[in-house]
Amino acid sequence: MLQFVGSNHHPTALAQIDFDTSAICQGLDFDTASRVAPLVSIRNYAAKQAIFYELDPAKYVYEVVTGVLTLYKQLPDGRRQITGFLYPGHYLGLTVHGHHVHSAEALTNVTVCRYPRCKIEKLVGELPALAMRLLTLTGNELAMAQEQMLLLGRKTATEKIASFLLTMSEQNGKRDDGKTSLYLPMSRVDIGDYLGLTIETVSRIFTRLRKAGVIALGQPNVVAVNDIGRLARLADGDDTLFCN
Amino acid sequence: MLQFVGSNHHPTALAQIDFDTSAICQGLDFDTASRVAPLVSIRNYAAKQAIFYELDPAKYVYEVVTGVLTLYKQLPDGRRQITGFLYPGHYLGLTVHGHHVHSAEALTNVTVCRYPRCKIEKLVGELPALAMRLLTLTGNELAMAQEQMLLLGRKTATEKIASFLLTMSEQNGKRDDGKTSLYLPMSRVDIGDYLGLTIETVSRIFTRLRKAGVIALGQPNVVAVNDIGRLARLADGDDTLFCN
DNA sequence: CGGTGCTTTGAGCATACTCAACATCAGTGG
DNA sequence: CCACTGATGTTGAGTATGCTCAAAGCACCG
Repeated sequence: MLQFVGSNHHPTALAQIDFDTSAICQGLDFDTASRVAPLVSIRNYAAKQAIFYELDPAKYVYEVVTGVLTLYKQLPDGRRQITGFLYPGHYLGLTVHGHHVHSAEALTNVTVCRYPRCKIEKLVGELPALAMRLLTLTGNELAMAQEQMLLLGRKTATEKIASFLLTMSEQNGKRDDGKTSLYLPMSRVDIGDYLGLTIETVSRIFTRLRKAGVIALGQPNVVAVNDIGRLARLADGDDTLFCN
Repeated sequence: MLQFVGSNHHPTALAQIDFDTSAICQGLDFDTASRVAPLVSIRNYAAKQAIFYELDPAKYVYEVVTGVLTLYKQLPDGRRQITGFLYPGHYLGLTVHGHHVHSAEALTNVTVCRYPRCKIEKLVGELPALAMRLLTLTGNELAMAQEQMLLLGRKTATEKIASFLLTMSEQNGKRDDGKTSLYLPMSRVDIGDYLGLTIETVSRIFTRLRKAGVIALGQPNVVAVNDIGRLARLADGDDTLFCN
């Protein structure tokens, strides 16, 4: 783990960053990581604060350290599609011709690492390991985007919600006493905008899943998954909620 | 332009490849391109032939030379989502953990360049310019995927068709006598599977656009765009077909 | 001709949306 | 302490967009 604690470039904040597990530096050898690390600066954003907007010129590449943020696109009349919820370890700052292709907003309070884009690009030209790393990360994002395209284009509302809960429980679920418990930092509006549904539909499907015993709902933001197998079958259309 | 004609590695086929305009090599300096070019081999596929399937172990990276191919994902019950139509100059072969994340099929007869994945990966580690190039290409694919997520999740059927025709006419339209003429190599089924619609809906919207004078239809595969401004307004929901 | 494959059109229906009311909760201030 | 407010979520009734099922049109081809 790289430690820049006390470095005059970055007085204190860096102490909290584990470059071994950071999105961009993970798996990089020490020499490569030590070229990247000094570029970093830390930024904090309060929940609901914008980090950048679609079409803005992109000066930085970011990576989530703590908290969750939302990437989204909008139509002129305000309809919104969330393209991703980003948890710690993800990087962001995709551009085409130097401009952001989506907006980014803090969902919870977040801490991000920020790297000047021009310097990262220069380093990519010098450090093949960094280039490889970014290529892998971007490829993973693309694979997720394509999975989401299948969801948005071809799945029913129930399948969408089941898929969403399944993915979230795989990535962020806490397993205690044999069941998986989930904290969802996003509102129903956000879930709807992520899955291509309205809030009412999201709410109704949650209720149906609860009544079918597949999940249990505490506070609106807490979901307990009782039957993850059933959820997996529902996600792919191998099962329907109405058969009981 | 690199010429390997007569090279003992690649007897004849390479004569037809312009490495300056190839997806992977475009913009690369001569030295870099000349490291990449010898890896290539040419493959031909007849229309409807599979190139690879989702979850197959990925041995190659491909790039389209002539023809059009489709990338798609499927649900267990056969529902299909086309994630992209790839025209010459695009590369394909996205993987996660060494496996393809979607299936690829020839839409028309196609010629592709094929590079052994392991060798390309090795070269990426040695040639920063190549890494940068692949990063740009993958980033562009990701940007397109996110635009498609907005379309699939939030646009109406009319907006989807209008957006599709607009994109196709920008990328593949021929302008003669002030109007744009389009050849669509894909069937209505393919268009439906790309836009998250059924063939019937696709057909109905085409008819409506024709009756509104926005487009003209000759053979099913030929579309003439009469009013590209209207199409652009329809694509973003700034206009409706019913207001006349 | 009578096939087959693709597209278009029609009629009826279902899924998910719209609009509306109500519930719940946290924060605020009288 | 409790009424008031605003934000978020749930539930209900009715509707519309896009789907299903069915038939007909049309080209290409043996």
